[in-house]
Amino acid sequence: MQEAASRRGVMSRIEDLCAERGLRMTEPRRVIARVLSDSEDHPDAEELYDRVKAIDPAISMATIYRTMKLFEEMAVVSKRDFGDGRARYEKASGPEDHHHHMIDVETGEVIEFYNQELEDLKKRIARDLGFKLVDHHLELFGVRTPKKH
Amino acid sequence: MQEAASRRGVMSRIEDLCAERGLRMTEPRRVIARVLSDSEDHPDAEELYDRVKAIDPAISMATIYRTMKLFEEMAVVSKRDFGDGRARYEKASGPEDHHHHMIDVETGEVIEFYNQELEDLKKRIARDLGFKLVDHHLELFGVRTPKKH
DNA sequence: TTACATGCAAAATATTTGCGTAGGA
DNA sequence: TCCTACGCAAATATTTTGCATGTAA
Repeated sequence: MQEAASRRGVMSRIEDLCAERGLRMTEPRRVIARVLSDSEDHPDAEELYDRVKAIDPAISMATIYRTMKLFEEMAVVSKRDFGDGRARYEKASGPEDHHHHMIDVETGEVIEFYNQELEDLKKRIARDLGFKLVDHHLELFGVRTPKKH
Repeated sequence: MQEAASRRGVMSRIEDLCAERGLRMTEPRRVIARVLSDSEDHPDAEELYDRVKAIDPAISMATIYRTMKLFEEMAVVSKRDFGDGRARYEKASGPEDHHHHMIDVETGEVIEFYNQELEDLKKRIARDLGFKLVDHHLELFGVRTPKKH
Protein backbone atom coordinates (compact mmCIF):
# COMPACT_ATOMS: atom_id res chain seq x y z
CA MET A 1 0.00 0.00 0.00
CA GLN A 2 1.34 3.41 -0.88
CA GLU A 3 1.86 6.20 1.61
CA ALA A 4 -1.58 7.44 2.62
CA ALA A 5 -2.19 11.08 1.73
CA SER A 6 -4.13 11.78 4.88
CA ARG A 7 -1.19 10.82 7.04
CA ARG A 8 1.25 13.27 5.51
CA GLY A 9 0.03 16.21 7.55
CA VAL A 10 -2.63 18.62 6.38
CA MET A 11 -1.97 18.52 2.65
CA SER A 12 -3.32 15.92 0.30
CA ARG A 13 -1.17 14.41 -2.42
CA ILE A 14 -2.98 16.45 -5.02
CA GLU A 15 -2.42 19.65 -3.07
CA ASP A 16 1.27 18.84 -2.99
CA LEU A 17 1.35 18.47 -6.74
CA CYS A 18 -0.46 21.77 -7.24
CA ALA A 19 1.90 23.58 -4.93
CA GLU A 20 4.94 22.01 -6.60
CA ARG A 21 3.73 23.25 -9.93
CA GLY A 22 3.27 26.79 -8.70
CA LEU A 23 -0.51 26.93 -8.74
CA ARG A 24 -2.26 29.49 -6.61
CA MET A 25 -3.81 27.41 -3.86
CA THR A 26 -7.24 28.79 -3.14
CA GLU A 27 -9.79 27.39 -0.74
CA PRO A 28 -11.94 25.83 -3.50
CA ARG A 29 -8.92 24.15 -5.05
CA ARG A 30 -7.82 22.81 -1.70
CA VAL A 31 -11.25 21.36 -1.00
CA ILE A 32 -11.59 19.85 -4.46
CA ALA A 33 -8.09 18.40 -4.26
CA ARG A 34 -8.89 16.73 -0.97
CA VAL A 35 -12.19 15.35 -2.17
CA LEU A 36 -10.39 13.81 -5.13
CA SER A 37 -7.63 12.47 -2.93
CA ASP A 38 -10.23 10.81 -0.73
CA SER A 39 -12.23 9.37 -3.63
CA GLU A 40 -11.56 5.82 -4.68
CA ASP A 41 -14.24 5.77 -7.36
CA HIS A 42 -15.00 7.68 -10.57
CA PRO A 43 -17.29 10.59 -9.73
CA ASP A 44 -18.80 12.78 -12.42
CA ALA A 45 -19.00 16.57 -12.06
CA GLU A 46 -22.36 16.43 -10.28
CA GLU A 47 -21.13 13.88 -7.77
CA LEU A 48 -17.95 15.85 -7.13
CA TYR A 49 -20.04 18.97 -6.67
CA ASP A 50 -22.11 17.22 -4.00
CA ARG A 51 -19.05 16.01 -2.11
CA VAL A 52 -17.39 19.41 -2.31
CA LYS A 53 -20.54 21.24 -1.25
CA ALA A 54 -20.73 19.05 1.84
CA ILE A 55 -17.43 20.62 2.91
CA ASP A 56 -17.89 24.15 1.57
CA PRO A 57 -21.36 24.96 0.23
CA ALA A 58 -20.12 28.20 -1.35
CA ILE A 59 -18.18 26.39 -4.07
CA SER A 60 -19.91 26.45 -7.44
CA MET A 61 -20.32 23.97 -10.27
CA ALA A 62 -18.38 26.32 -12.57
CA THR A 63 -15.40 25.97 -10.28
CA ILE A 64 -15.69 22.20 -10.36
CA TYR A 65 -15.44 22.23 -14.13
CA ARG A 66 -12.74 24.89 -14.24
CA THR A 67 -10.68 23.06 -11.66
CA MET A 68 -11.11 19.70 -13.38
CA LYS A 69 -9.83 21.20 -16.60
CA LEU A 70 -6.89 22.72 -14.76
CA PHE A 71 -6.06 19.54 -12.87
CA GLU A 72 -6.35 17.54 -16.05
CA GLU A 73 -3.92 19.81 -17.89
CA MET A 74 -1.56 19.43 -14.96
CA ALA A 75 -1.96 15.67 -15.09
CA VAL A 76 -3.31 15.65 -11.56
CA VAL A 77 -6.57 13.99 -12.56
CA SER A 78 -7.64 11.83 -15.49
CA LYS A 79 -10.89 12.22 -17.33
CA ARG A 80 -12.75 9.02 -18.14
CA ASP A 81 -15.72 8.13 -20.30
CA PHE A 82 -17.80 5.08 -19.50
CA GLY A 83 -20.32 5.53 -22.26
CA ASP A 84 -23.05 7.45 -20.47
CA GLY A 85 -23.06 11.07 -21.53
CA ARG A 86 -20.85 12.61 -18.87
CA ALA A 87 -17.20 12.81 -17.99
CA ARG A 88 -15.87 11.12 -14.90
CA TYR A 89 -12.75 11.98 -13.00
CA GLU A 90 -10.24 10.14 -10.91
CA LYS A 91 -6.91 11.09 -9.43
CA ALA A 92 -4.10 10.47 -11.84
CA SER A 93 -1.71 7.70 -11.07
CA GLY A 94 1.76 7.38 -12.49
CA PRO A 95 2.48 5.36 -15.61
CA GLU A 96 3.49 2.50 -13.31
CA ASP A 97 -0.10 2.17 -12.14
CA HIS A 98 -2.17 2.71 -15.25
CA HIS A 99 -5.28 0.70 -14.64
CA HIS A 100 -8.30 0.23 -16.88
CA HIS A 101 -11.96 -0.48 -16.47
CA MET A 102 -14.23 -3.44 -16.93
CA ILE A 103 -17.83 -2.25 -17.03
CA ASP A 104 -20.71 -4.59 -16.27
CA VAL A 105 -23.25 -3.58 -18.90
CA GLU A 106 -26.10 -4.99 -16.86
CA THR A 107 -25.42 -3.28 -13.55
CA GLY A 108 -23.10 -0.43 -14.49
CA GLU A 109 -20.58 -1.71 -11.96
CA VAL A 110 -17.02 -0.65 -12.74
CA ILE A 111 -14.10 -2.91 -11.93
CA GLU A 112 -10.56 -1.61 -12.18
CA PHE A 113 -7.83 -3.83 -13.41
CA TYR A 114 -4.19 -3.65 -14.31
CA ASN A 115 -2.31 -5.85 -16.70
CA GLN A 116 1.37 -5.46 -17.40
CA GLU A 117 1.18 -7.39 -20.65
CA LEU A 118 -1.38 -4.89 -21.87
CA GLU A 119 0.82 -1.95 -20.88
CA ASP A 120 3.74 -3.35 -22.83
CA LEU A 121 1.62 -4.19 -25.82
CA LYS A 122 0.12 -0.72 -26.04
CA LYS A 123 3.49 0.94 -25.93
CA ARG A 124 4.74 -1.39 -28.61
CA ILE A 125 1.73 -0.75 -30.85
CA ALA A 126 2.15 3.00 -30.53
CA ARG A 127 5.85 2.80 -31.27
CA ASP A 128 5.24 0.64 -34.33
CA LEU A 129 2.81 3.27 -35.60
CA GLY A 130 5.44 5.96 -35.11
CA PHE A 131 4.01 7.48 -31.96
CA LYS A 132 5.03 8.10 -28.43
CA LEU A 133 2.14 7.25 -26.15
CA VAL A 134 0.80 10.25 -24.23
CA ASP A 135 -2.36 8.70 -22.84
CA HIS A 136 -4.67 5.83 -23.54
CA HIS A 137 -8.06 4.58 -22.55
CA LEU A 138 -9.32 1.05 -22.49
CA GLU A 139 -12.77 0.10 -21.43
CA LEU A 140 -14.11 -3.43 -21.60
CA PHE A 141 -17.86 -3.88 -21.58
CA GLY A 142 -19.14 -7.28 -20.57
CA VAL A 143 -21.67 -9.47 -18.81
CA ARG A 144 -20.86 -11.66 -15.86
CA THR A 145 -20.52 -15.30 -16.70
CA PRO A 146 -22.06 -17.76 -14.25
CA LYS A 147 -19.47 -19.44 -12.06
CA LYS A 148 -18.56 -22.91 -13.21
CA HIS A 149 -19.63 -25.62 -10.73
CA MET B 1 -10.82 -6.76 -50.41
CA GLN B 2 -14.36 -7.62 -49.43
CA GLU B 3 -17.31 -7.42 -51.74
CA ALA B 4 -18.04 -3.75 -52.29
CA ALA B 5 -21.49 -2.72 -51.10
CA SER B 6 -22.10 -0.45 -54.04
CA ARG B 7 -21.64 -3.30 -56.48
CA ARG B 8 -24.24 -5.57 -54.94
CA GLY B 9 -27.12 -3.88 -56.69
CA VAL B 10 -29.06 -1.04 -55.12
CA MET B 11 -28.77 -2.02 -51.48
CA SER B 12 -25.88 -1.20 -49.22
CA ARG B 13 -24.51 -3.71 -46.74
CA ILE B 14 -26.17 -1.87 -43.88
CA GLU B 15 -29.50 -1.88 -45.67
CA ASP B 16 -29.17 -5.63 -46.04
CA LEU B 17 -28.62 -6.04 -42.33
CA CYS B 18 -31.62 -3.88 -41.51
CA ALA B 19 -33.83 -5.83 -43.87
CA GLU B 20 -32.57 -9.15 -42.48
CA ARG B 21 -33.50 -8.02 -39.01
CA GLY B 22 -37.01 -7.05 -40.04
CA LEU B 23 -36.65 -3.28 -39.72
CA ARG B 24 -39.05 -1.09 -41.60
CA MET B 25 -36.93 0.40 -44.33
CA THR B 26 -37.93 4.01 -44.74
CA GLU B 27 -36.35 6.51 -47.06
CA PRO B 28 -34.38 8.26 -44.26
CA ARG B 29 -33.03 4.96 -43.01
CA ARG B 30 -32.01 3.95 -46.49
CA VAL B 31 -30.16 7.21 -47.06
CA ILE B 32 -28.46 7.12 -43.67
CA ALA B 33 -27.48 3.48 -44.18
CA ARG B 34 -25.88 4.31 -47.51
CA VAL B 35 -24.03 7.31 -46.18
CA LEU B 36 -22.60 5.13 -43.43
CA SER B 37 -21.71 2.39 -45.87
CA ASP B 38 -19.87 4.92 -48.00
CA SER B 39 -18.04 6.52 -45.06
CA GLU B 40 -14.55 5.32 -44.25
CA ASP B 41 -14.04 7.78 -41.42
CA HIS B 42 -15.69 8.54 -38.06
CA PRO B 43 -18.32 11.23 -38.59
CA ASP B 44 -20.18 12.80 -35.70
CA ALA B 45 -23.91 13.48 -35.84
CA GLU B 46 -23.44 16.91 -37.39
CA GLU B 47 -21.18 15.57 -40.12
CA LEU B 48 -23.58 12.71 -40.86
CA TYR B 49 -26.43 15.18 -41.00
CA ASP B 50 -24.56 17.21 -43.62
CA ARG B 51 -23.83 14.17 -45.77
CA VAL B 52 -27.40 12.94 -45.48
CA LYS B 53 -28.87 16.37 -46.24
CA ALA B 54 -26.82 16.50 -49.42
CA ILE B 55 -28.84 13.49 -50.62
CA ASP B 56 -32.20 14.29 -49.04
CA PRO B 57 -32.53 17.73 -47.45
CA ALA B 58 -35.81 16.78 -45.77
CA ILE B 59 -34.14 14.46 -43.28
CA SER B 60 -33.83 15.92 -39.80
CA MET B 61 -31.19 15.81 -37.11
CA ALA B 62 -33.64 14.03 -34.79
CA THR B 63 -33.77 11.19 -37.27
CA ILE B 64 -29.98 11.03 -37.38
CA TYR B 65 -29.86 10.53 -33.64
CA ARG B 66 -32.83 8.16 -33.54
CA THR B 67 -31.40 6.09 -36.35
CA MET B 68 -27.93 5.99 -34.81
CA LYS B 69 -29.42 4.67 -31.59
CA LEU B 70 -31.39 2.08 -33.51
CA PHE B 71 -28.44 1.01 -35.64
CA GLU B 72 -26.26 0.83 -32.58
CA GLU B 73 -28.71 -1.44 -30.77
CA MET B 74 -28.79 -3.62 -33.84
CA ALA B 75 -25.01 -3.68 -33.91
CA VAL B 76 -25.00 -2.11 -37.36
CA VAL B 77 -22.89 0.86 -36.25
CA SER B 78 -20.48 1.43 -33.40
CA LYS B 79 -20.35 4.57 -31.33
CA ARG B 80 -16.91 5.96 -30.59
CA ASP B 81 -15.54 8.62 -28.30
CA PHE B 82 -12.30 10.37 -29.17
CA GLY B 83 -12.29 12.72 -26.22
CA ASP B 84 -13.92 15.78 -27.73
CA GLY B 85 -17.45 16.18 -26.47
CA ARG B 86 -19.38 14.38 -29.19
CA ALA B 87 -20.13 10.84 -30.25
CA ARG B 88 -18.75 9.54 -33.50
CA TYR B 89 -20.10 6.68 -35.55
CA GLU B 90 -18.69 4.11 -37.89
CA LYS B 91 -20.13 1.05 -39.54
CA ALA B 92 -19.75 -1.98 -37.33
CA SER B 93 -17.35 -4.64 -38.39
CA GLY B 94 -17.46 -8.21 -37.24
CA PRO B 95 -15.44 -9.40 -34.27
CA GLU B 96 -12.85 -10.62 -36.75
CA ASP B 97 -12.10 -7.02 -37.70
CA HIS B 98 -12.24 -5.12 -34.46
CA HIS B 99 -9.86 -2.26 -34.99
CA HIS B 100 -8.91 0.51 -32.61
CA HIS B 101 -7.73 4.06 -32.87
CA MET B 102 -4.49 5.89 -32.45
CA ILE B 103 -5.18 9.60 -32.09
CA ASP B 104 -2.52 12.19 -32.84
CA VAL B 105 -3.05 14.69 -30.02
CA GLU B 106 -1.36 17.45 -31.99
CA THR B 107 -3.33 17.19 -35.22
CA GLY B 108 -6.41 15.21 -34.24
CA GLU B 109 -5.60 12.70 -36.96
CA VAL B 110 -7.08 9.26 -36.32
CA ILE B 111 -5.26 6.13 -37.41
CA GLU B 112 -7.01 2.79 -37.27
CA PHE B 113 -5.11 -0.30 -36.32
CA TYR B 114 -5.74 -3.91 -35.62
CA ASN B 115 -3.69 -6.22 -33.46
CA GLN B 116 -4.54 -9.84 -32.92
CA GLU B 117 -2.45 -10.10 -29.79
CA LEU B 118 -4.53 -7.31 -28.29
CA GLU B 119 -7.78 -9.04 -29.21
CA ASP B 120 -6.69 -12.24 -27.50
CA LEU B 121 -5.41 -10.42 -24.45
CA LYS B 122 -8.64 -8.50 -23.95
CA LYS B 123 -10.75 -11.61 -24.13
CA ARG B 124 -8.45 -13.31 -21.67
CA ILE B 125 -8.57 -10.38 -19.23
CA ALA B 126 -12.36 -10.27 -19.35
CA ARG B 127 -12.62 -14.01 -18.81
CA ASP B 128 -10.24 -13.87 -15.86
CA LEU B 129 -12.45 -11.18 -14.31
CA GLY B 130 -15.49 -13.41 -14.76
CA PHE B 131 -16.98 -11.62 -17.74
CA LYS B 132 -17.91 -12.34 -21.29
CA LEU B 133 -16.79 -9.47 -23.48
CA VAL B 134 -19.67 -7.62 -25.13
CA ASP B 135 -17.80 -4.62 -26.44
CA HIS B 136 -14.60 -2.76 -25.82
CA HIS B 137 -12.97 0.49 -26.71
CA LEU B 138 -9.31 1.28 -26.90
CA GLU B 139 -7.96 4.64 -27.84
CA LEU B 140 -4.29 5.49 -27.80
CA PHE B 141 -3.33 9.15 -27.65
CA GLY B 142 0.16 10.03 -28.80
CA VAL B 143 2.56 12.35 -30.54
CA ARG B 144 4.47 11.43 -33.65
CA THR B 145 8.08 10.57 -33.07
CA PRO B 146 10.54 11.93 -35.59
CA LYS B 147 11.78 9.31 -38.03
CA LYS B 148 15.18 7.93 -37.17
CA HIS B 149 17.81 8.87 -39.77
C1' DT C 1 -1.52 46.02 -4.83
C1' DT C 2 -2.54 43.31 -8.60
C1' DA C 3 -3.28 39.50 -11.26
C1' DC C 4 -6.01 35.80 -11.26
C1' DA C 5 -9.81 32.74 -9.28
C1' DT C 6 -14.65 32.65 -8.05
C1' DG C 7 -19.90 32.80 -8.04
C1' DC C 8 -23.71 33.67 -10.65
C1' DA C 9 -26.38 33.42 -14.44
C1' DA C 10 -26.60 33.17 -19.18
C1' DA C 11 -24.81 30.80 -23.20
C1' DA C 12 -23.15 27.14 -25.89
C1' DT C 13 -23.20 22.19 -27.15
C1' DA C 14 -24.91 17.80 -27.66
C1' DT C 15 -28.70 14.89 -27.46
C1' DT C 16 -33.56 13.51 -26.49
C1' DT C 17 -38.52 13.76 -26.70
C1' DG C 18 -43.70 15.16 -27.25
C1' DC C 19 -46.82 15.77 -30.69
C1' DG C 20 -49.36 15.85 -34.80
C1' DT C 21 -48.64 14.15 -39.58
C1' DA C 22 -46.85 11.20 -43.21
C1' DG C 23 -45.53 6.90 -45.13
C1' DG C 24 -44.24 1.77 -45.38
C1' DA C 25 -45.90 -3.06 -45.02
C1' DT D 1 -55.56 0.34 -43.05
C1' DC D 2 -52.65 0.61 -39.13
C1' DC D 3 -48.64 1.05 -36.82
C1' DT D 4 -44.57 3.26 -36.61
C1' DA D 5 -41.22 6.66 -38.21
C1' DC D 6 -40.79 11.40 -39.29
C1' DG D 7 -40.10 16.57 -38.93
C1' DC D 8 -40.40 20.26 -36.00
C1' DA D 9 -39.54 22.59 -32.08
C1' DA D 10 -39.19 22.52 -27.35
C1' DA D 11 -36.90 20.24 -23.61
C1' DT D 12 -32.81 18.07 -21.31
C1' DA D 13 -28.29 17.42 -19.96
C1' DT D 14 -23.72 18.70 -19.77
C1' DT D 15 -20.16 21.91 -20.00
C1' DT D 16 -18.41 26.64 -20.90
C1' DT D 17 -18.08 31.59 -20.43
C1' DG D 18 -18.76 36.90 -19.50
C1' DC D 19 -18.74 39.86 -15.90
C1' DA D 20 -18.37 41.98 -11.45
C1' DT D 21 -16.27 40.86 -7.16
C1' DG D 22 -13.18 38.56 -3.93
C1' DT D 23 -8.71 36.89 -2.56
C1' DA D 24 -3.89 34.77 -2.53
C1' DA D 25 0.73 36.11 -3.08
